Formats: sequence, C-alpha cells, structure tokens
Amino acid sequence: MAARPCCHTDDANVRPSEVTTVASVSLRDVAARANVSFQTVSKVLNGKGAVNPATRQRIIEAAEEIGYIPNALARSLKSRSSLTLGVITVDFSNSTPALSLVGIEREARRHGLSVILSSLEPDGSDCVRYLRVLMERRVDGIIMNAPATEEDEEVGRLLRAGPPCVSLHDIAGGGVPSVTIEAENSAALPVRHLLALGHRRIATVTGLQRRHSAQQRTAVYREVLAGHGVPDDPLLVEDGAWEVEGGYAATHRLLDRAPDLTAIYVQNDLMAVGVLNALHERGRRVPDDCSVVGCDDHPVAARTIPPLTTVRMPFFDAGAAAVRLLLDRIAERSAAEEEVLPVSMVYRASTAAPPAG
Amino acid sequence: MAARPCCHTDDANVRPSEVTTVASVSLRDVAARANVSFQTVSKVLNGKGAVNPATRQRIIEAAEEIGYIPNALARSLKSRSSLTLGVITVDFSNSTPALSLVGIEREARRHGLSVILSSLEPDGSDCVRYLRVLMERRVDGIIMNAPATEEDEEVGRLLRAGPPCVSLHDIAGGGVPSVTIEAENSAALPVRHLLALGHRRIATVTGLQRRHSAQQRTAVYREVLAGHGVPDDPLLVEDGAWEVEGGYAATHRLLDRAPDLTAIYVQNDLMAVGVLNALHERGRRVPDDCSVVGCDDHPVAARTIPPLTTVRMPFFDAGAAAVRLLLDRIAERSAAEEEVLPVSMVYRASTAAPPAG
DNA sequence: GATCCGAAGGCGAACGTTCGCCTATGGTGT
DNA sequence: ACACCATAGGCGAACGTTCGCCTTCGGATC
Repeated sequence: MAARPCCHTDDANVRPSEVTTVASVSLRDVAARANVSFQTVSKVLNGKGAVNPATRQRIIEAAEEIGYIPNALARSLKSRSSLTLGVITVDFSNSTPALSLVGIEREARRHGLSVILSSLEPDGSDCVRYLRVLMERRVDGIIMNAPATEEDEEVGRLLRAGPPCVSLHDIAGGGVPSVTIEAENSAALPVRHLLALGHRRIATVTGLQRRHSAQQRTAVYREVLAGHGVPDDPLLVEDGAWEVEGGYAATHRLLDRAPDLTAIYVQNDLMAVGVLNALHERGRRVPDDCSVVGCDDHPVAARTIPPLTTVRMPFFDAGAAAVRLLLDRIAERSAAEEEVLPVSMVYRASTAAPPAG
Repeated sequence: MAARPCCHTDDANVRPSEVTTVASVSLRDVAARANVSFQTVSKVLNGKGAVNPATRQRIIEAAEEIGYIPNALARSLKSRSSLTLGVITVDFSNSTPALSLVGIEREARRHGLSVILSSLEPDGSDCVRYLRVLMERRVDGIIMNAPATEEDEEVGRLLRAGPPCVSLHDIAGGGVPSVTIEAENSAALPVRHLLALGHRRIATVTGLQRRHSAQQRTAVYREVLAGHGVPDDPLLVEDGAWEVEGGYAATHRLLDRAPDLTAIYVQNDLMAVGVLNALHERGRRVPDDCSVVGCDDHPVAARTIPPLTTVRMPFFDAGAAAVRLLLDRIAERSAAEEEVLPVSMVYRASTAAPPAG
C-alpha cells in the first residue's frame, strides 16, 4: 500500500498544458503538491484537527493552484448523508405547484441542501419508479407534492418505510407528516362572502373531481350553502379540471343549465380566467350580472377584467414550511406531525350583490 | 482483510424485528445471505458475467428479502459518472422558465438522468456558489437558464472550464453551446402583423431593459418600423419588467405620453394581461381602439378579454432540446454549437385595423 | 535529567460499489 | 490419459473521502 503507483500525479503530468480541464483532482493530488499526507489535507480543508499554520497555508495554496474541488459523492458515501432532498411533484408548468417548488428549493438551499427534482406524468404512474431512484441516491429526505398519487397504496408504503418524508397532500394509508393549506376555509370563505352579498344561486367550477382537494372544496361549498338554508342543486356544479379551458367550457355548460345563477365560486384562478371569458361571451357583466370568486391569488388575478376577488393561498410558504418540518424530523425523531397554513380573502372587483331582478 | 469482522450481518441481527427501517443494506449483506461473495452479487444484479441460474435466483431472492437498494453514491464514485444534470435557473414561479424546466426534467428523465435544481435570486448573485455545488456533486452536465447572469464573466469562465454545459441564454465571453428561441422573429412577426393591419403608432412594452433578450426585441421592433418608414419615437417604449403590474403601469404611462397610439406590442403575455386591464380602465376598446400583441402564448392568453394575439414560444421544447444537445456533447466531443427554435404567430381577437379616424 | 504533555501529522480502515484477473471444476476432443 | 476450454465464482484493488488512533518531537515541569 505504501508505494502506491500514484497514478494521480502521472495523470496530472499527462494533462494538456493549461486547459484547467474537467480535472478530477483529489485530496491526494493536493497532498502530493504540498508534501503531506492526504489526510492532513482533509483536516485543513475541513478545519478539523491541529495543523501548523505554515503547512496549512501551503496546503491551501496547493489546493487553489491545481483547482481542487471536493468530491461530494465520496464525502456522502463516507458520512452517510448526502445533503440532498428529493422532491416529487406534479407537473409544475402551472404556477401553483411551481410556487411550492420554489419555496422548497429556497428553503433547502438556505440550509445547505440540494434538491433533486422529479416531476410526474399527470397520472402519477411513474411515482414509484422515481421514489426508488431517490432512495438509491440516498436522499436525506423526501418532499411530496403529487396529489395524483394520493390513492396509491404502494407509494404510501414506500414513504412510510423509506427516508423521512413530508407531504403537501394526502398520502394513502396516512402516517406521513404533512404541511397543508387550510382546506375548509379555501372554500368556506369565498362561499360565505357570496352569501353575505345576498347570492343564493351560487355555482361552483371545481378542480379535477377525483382529487381529494377538489372533493373537499365541493363538500364544504355544499355544507356552507346548506348551513344557510340554500338547497343543494347538482346543476350548479361543474368540473373545470384546474385548467383555463376547463373553466371556460364548464361555465358555458352552467349557463346553459342554470341561467339563473348569480355567482360562481371557481376553485382556482386559472379556471377563473376561462370563466370570466365565457361570461363575457354570454354577455353577462361581472360583477353586475354575475359575481366570480377565484382561489389561489395567481399574479394574473390582480389584472383580469375585472380584477378577481380570490383566496390567497400561501403555496410558497407551504413549500418552505415542508422543508423546515422535514429537517426537524430528520434531526430529532419527535417533531410536529402536521401543519396547516391559513388562507385569506383578497377582495377585488369581481364580486357584488346579485342583480336586483 | 480476510476475517473482516463483518459488522454487516451483526447489524442485521441487531435490527428491530420487522420494521423494514431505513435499512442501509449493502451488497455484502445480500452476499452473506446468499452465501456468495459480494462481487458475485454485483454481477448478478448488473447482469454482467456468467452466473449459475440457481445461484442467480438465490441472490435475487436474498436481495428482495432484505430489501436491498443499490447505493448510487458508491456506484457514481466508482464509475465516475453521477447520471445527474445540474440546472441553474431563474426564479420559475412564472410559467415561462417553469415550462423550460419541465422540458429539461422530462427529457433528462427519459434518458435516465436525475436533475439537481438550483434557482437563483433575481440578481443572479448566487450563481457562482451554486455552480460550485454542482461541480462538487460531480454532475455530468449543466443546463443554464439564468439570463440574470448573462454579463457575469466569472460565470462564463467557470462554465467553459467546468463540466459540459448548454445554455438557454447568452453567456459572457461565449464558448458555451446554446439552445435559443428565434429572437428576431419573436419581435418582427408581431410588429409586421400590426404594420400589415395599417398601424403606424405602435408602442412596445418591454421586458427588463437590462436583459439582452429585451434589448434585442426592442431593437428589432425599431428596425422593422424603420424598414417600413415609421419614424422612431422614444415616447412609445416603456419598460414593464416582465410582470403583470409592470405592464399595467407601463400602459398608463404610454397613454399619458402618447395618447395617439393605436397598437402595443407587449414583450410577454403576463405583461399583456396588465396592458389589457389598463386599456380597459382608460376606456380604450381592444381591438377597436387599440390592438395588442403579446408574446409567449401563455395558457391564459387564450382567454383574456379579448383573447390575445401572440407569438408562440416553444419553451418546453427548448428545455428538452438543451438536454439532448448536452447529451450529444457529453457523448462525442463534436456536436452542434447552437440550435435555434422557430416561433410562430397565434392570431386571436386582440388585433384589428386601427380606428378609421 | 527523567517525565509529561500538547501539537503536528501520518496511517489504516471504512463507506459500497465495479472491474479485471485469477482459480477451481467438470466436460469435451484427440 | 492428456491437453484444452468454457463456466462459475472468488479476490484484490480502486474510486475519494472522513475519522480515530498512533507516532514523533520539542519544550516545559519537577
């Protein structure tokens, strides 16, 4: 072992003049240059152990000169911690999940962690595969934001058995800590607002109805109406699938079936853009003839025509909070099981009392 | 070395009953269980070398039973390839960079690569630090989508010296292959469209003027107008900083200064939402009194009031193409230096001939 | 002048792989 | 009966770290 043929310095000599190429320079190369053992270089570069200031200086210079860059792979292998978080997220080309993702990334970064990103197909079918990849990469924790997998038992099992995880949505079988945004109020506040304005024929354009979050909002919508003595009317509920075009089409269907509606609670702002457009096409003025409330407070909502009354959802904060909770869980075995972030109404110009007639 | 105290099997015995815990099970553990050397397990699990079918079966079962998950860290360390791409991107809470990011992630995934995500502060000041992290993690390549760093010489230097890189924007000092979206046409097409409709007083709401892409679009806007004999008028150019509110404010300023304008070329759709709102507030009907053209073809553009004529930009494709180019570059030293993706007009209801008066 | 001590730094082992090479073994061809 | 060969599987080394322990040495203490 003593007389290692030292291919390292050989390699170094072979390298073309001054290309500063991709250079796989290791501790050993630095050590050779500074005439110390590579372990001493490690000590210096990590600030551990006592080293003579002169030697230290020499080592630091040597490292600099040959462009040493520590190998995080090797470090992680030894230290059994990759300083990496895995994130599995729904397609984030829409701003809602993108905001959470930005929140996650920022907070992770702030704690010195890198993020490995996996975005799923719409049906979430590839989740198990990506989870596996994350586990192979020995991520220190996982953040889930993939409502499409909320029914998948296999995913639930893996998450309970695998590395620490925090989820932004429901996990089949439970047992995974979560950070969520007040579900109840995200439907109750807007519906109550409409009721308070005097509306009784209130429709809703829902998100994908097979998602818990959409079902829940619709259920709350019904409860609140019932609580105010407004009878349930299935004609007033249409699926907009979270998309602009879905909101547009749903509104046309609603107006065909229930022309007497005076308000629409739209389960996200993106759909609300389609809703406003459809109402405009049908000659219904907003808010004079029909009020509209959205949900999310998408940047666009402030400047739709008219500007949209909506529910502010702290997506960014949810992402950041999830990372904090995850880190707590990694550190101590105790730590909160659940965190719920509050929502708030943003009143703009798309709501008013129903028409007098 | 022969009589390794085999802490592995010890560990295994010590483990609580059947928790299937985070389990750092290694090749050695599988080997012990199947009564072979760990290298043979490696052979089987990688499908290399000749192994007796019976043994093979035994090994596979053993691996299954104790829940073996290969350690990608160790594998990468040995194989000198991490199967990872680093992505440095501008804040992607807006859908434009998010789309590219999705494209990158999808394509990387398709080739079996993971993506490490780094999103920058708006000023891009942390780019060098993140680049360093990516290099420490020994990513196989880097994709840049961070226009904020386009002037940063240090970033340029690192990218030329570091692992293979493909950029979606300009890099200071050049020398980095890029995938871009036709810059010229993204301004020329909409302006020519407006000219063809008969407009002469055409304003533009620009993106952040310190960005090349915005400067370039504004330059093209000027050239095309000049080419049609329309004199340059600085009163008709306002900065909207890529944001909804910026577009809104810029439009008010434009209308104050140049009330005779009859069309606005808005350098992205998000700002166009603000522009439409401001025009509406000022009582200018679109397109009767004023035409508006956007850029990007954001999903919302199809249902603004009125639906927005815009330029379709293939952001998703650009991300995917960048990954493909990067992989080509990693594989062979040759490969394209530059790829430019075409744009196309999407005609909707926000443009018409200028008012007769 | 023997003892002790702290500072400096070397050494071996380990993290979990992959890979090339070596060695048994049993079967085939002459 | 001999060489030959393919098959099966073991072994050592290496990837680049970190960590604990050991040795060496010079100086202060009694």
